[in-house]
Amino acid sequence: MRPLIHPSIEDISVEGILHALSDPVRAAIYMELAVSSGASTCSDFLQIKERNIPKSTLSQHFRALREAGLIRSERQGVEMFNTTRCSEIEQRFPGLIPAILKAHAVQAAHGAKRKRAAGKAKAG
Amino acid sequence: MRPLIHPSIEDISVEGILHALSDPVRAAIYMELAVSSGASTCSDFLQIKERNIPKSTLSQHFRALREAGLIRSERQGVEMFNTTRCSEIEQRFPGLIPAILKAHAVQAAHGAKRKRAAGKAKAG
DNA sequence: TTCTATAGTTCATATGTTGCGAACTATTGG
DNA sequence: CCAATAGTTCGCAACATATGAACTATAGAA
Repeated sequence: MRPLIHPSIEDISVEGILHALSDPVRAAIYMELAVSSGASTCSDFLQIKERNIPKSTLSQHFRALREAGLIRSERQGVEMFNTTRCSEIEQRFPGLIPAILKAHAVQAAHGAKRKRAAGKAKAG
Repeated sequence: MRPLIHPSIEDISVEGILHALSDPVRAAIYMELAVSSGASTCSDFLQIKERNIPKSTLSQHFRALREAGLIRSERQGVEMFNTTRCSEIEQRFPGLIPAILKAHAVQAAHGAKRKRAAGKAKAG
């Protein structure tokens, strides 16, 4: 089993970060990791955004986030603990991650608003 | 020939923006458009980042940027004029585009530094 | 050690996306 | 109408992604 790859901070690229976070599932995972104080395992995300994600797919998504330099994964016994590398990335690309997280929050808020409006329209 | 599609501002998604800008060529195009005051045609980018991009590929890249909501394209005679939709996006996702542009700038500066260091190492 | 359970990874493959040359469309000016 | 210029679309090869099946790694029990 190949060892986990964590790029060094200067090998992290903007394109890599944007690509990793341009997938809705990965963005959701990353947001949860960024918000939650502690570390989270892979399996914590088998359900995300009202969808079931197969384990193999999740594993690939975690690999993508890891190799983009967004998260750090460490084995602890039988599970894998994942944490963000937010503060490192903040050093290299100040403001980038916060801006993306904020934009996602704006979009989620706006999406909820539209959903309510659509429901009202249907009901009324 | 199908008409050009420009999503309305509320249909622009974070994922779409990140995906569009996660490609190095598109990111370079967008940066030039953002920096240049006026509008630019497609063909202004046949050479970018020391690479020749085929016209058909460029056309696809412009379409990707357009349909992600990042640029507006308008026909003027035989050419196409492209402008960014920065200010609109700034309304919907404040700070997102500036943060990405800044991160790209940081990366370009850092890349140049590493290149010089590599050159020195080879020379010395 | 061997057996079992759990958490993730890797493989094979089907499906989706991208890059680019060739052929095409749209516009302008003889 | 013809030619030139600027972009677009088509078709296909190359690359990427999602997922079930098979596998590896670790812990605990017997």
